[in-house]
Amino acid sequence: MNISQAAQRAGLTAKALRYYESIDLLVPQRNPNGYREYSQSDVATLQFIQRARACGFTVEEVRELLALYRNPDRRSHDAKVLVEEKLLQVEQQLESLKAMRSSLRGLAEACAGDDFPECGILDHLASGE
Amino acid sequence: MNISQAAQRAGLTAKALRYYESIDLLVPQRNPNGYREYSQSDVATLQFIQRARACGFTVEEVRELLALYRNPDRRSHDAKVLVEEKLLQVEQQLESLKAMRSSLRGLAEACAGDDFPECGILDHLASGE
DNA sequence: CTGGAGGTTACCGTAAGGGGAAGGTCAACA
DNA sequence: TGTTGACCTTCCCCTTACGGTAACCTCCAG
Repeated sequence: MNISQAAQRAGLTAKALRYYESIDLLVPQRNPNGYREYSQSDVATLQFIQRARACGFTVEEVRELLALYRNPDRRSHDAKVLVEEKLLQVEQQLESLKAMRSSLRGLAEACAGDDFPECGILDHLASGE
Repeated sequence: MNISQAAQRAGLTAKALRYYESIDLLVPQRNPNGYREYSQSDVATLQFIQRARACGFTVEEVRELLALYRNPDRRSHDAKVLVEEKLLQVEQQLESLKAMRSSLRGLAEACAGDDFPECGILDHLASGE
């Protein structure tokens, strides 16, 4: 099938598929007319990529996951390590975002949000509370 | 004071300060020898920038906040809108990360993490559960 | 006077594509 | 047969917020 249909079936964009080809993550066959031809197997791989990306893995990490997937001599330990590392990263980002949320809530509370110039947001940013 | 000291006092890097100058966010004076000369006021502005960045504002959003801060005719409403928009964005990112965390936990649970190739992580990524 | 710490500019690289131009291809329809 | 519109191709620039490095300049202490 052509690129747009493959992209749609994997929940990705045609642009992303071309990018994945450019970095040799997934290189489809070509038709005589030069069009990319995606097989069912290609689409399955693209879905794998999409799911892994949705879990927060970078494209290079997805490359590692795919290598494990394709390697019958793999140890599941290696995949689990990747997942647990990513889990730690995600949890750290969560903490960071929670801190931001807390700061932003504090700022919002400090400001009347009216037509006057007095503003606790700007005061807090200027003075550090 | 010189760039390194100003950066340290604001909790930033010299590289960041040069970047802020390059985008006209904060342009310090120059000494006759060509060195940047940061005033106390500059450092206060840099601290403002650092705090706003730590809250998740982009550099362009910081520029808007600084403009409000410097404008005596501002309405605090405008600052509050910026904060509340950012708060919404942060909350959306939080939800997104929580979904990732949930997915990653599910993957980790599905995998023994041993020396065998059988791996629920790779199975789940391949099949979509 | 010399060495080292710290300053300067300038250029390349990042992650993961998005946007858009210029042009080839295909299928349907008059 | 001609044409139109949808879809494909490659190519190149743009994004964020700096980090790294090179080549070179300046200042200060010993």
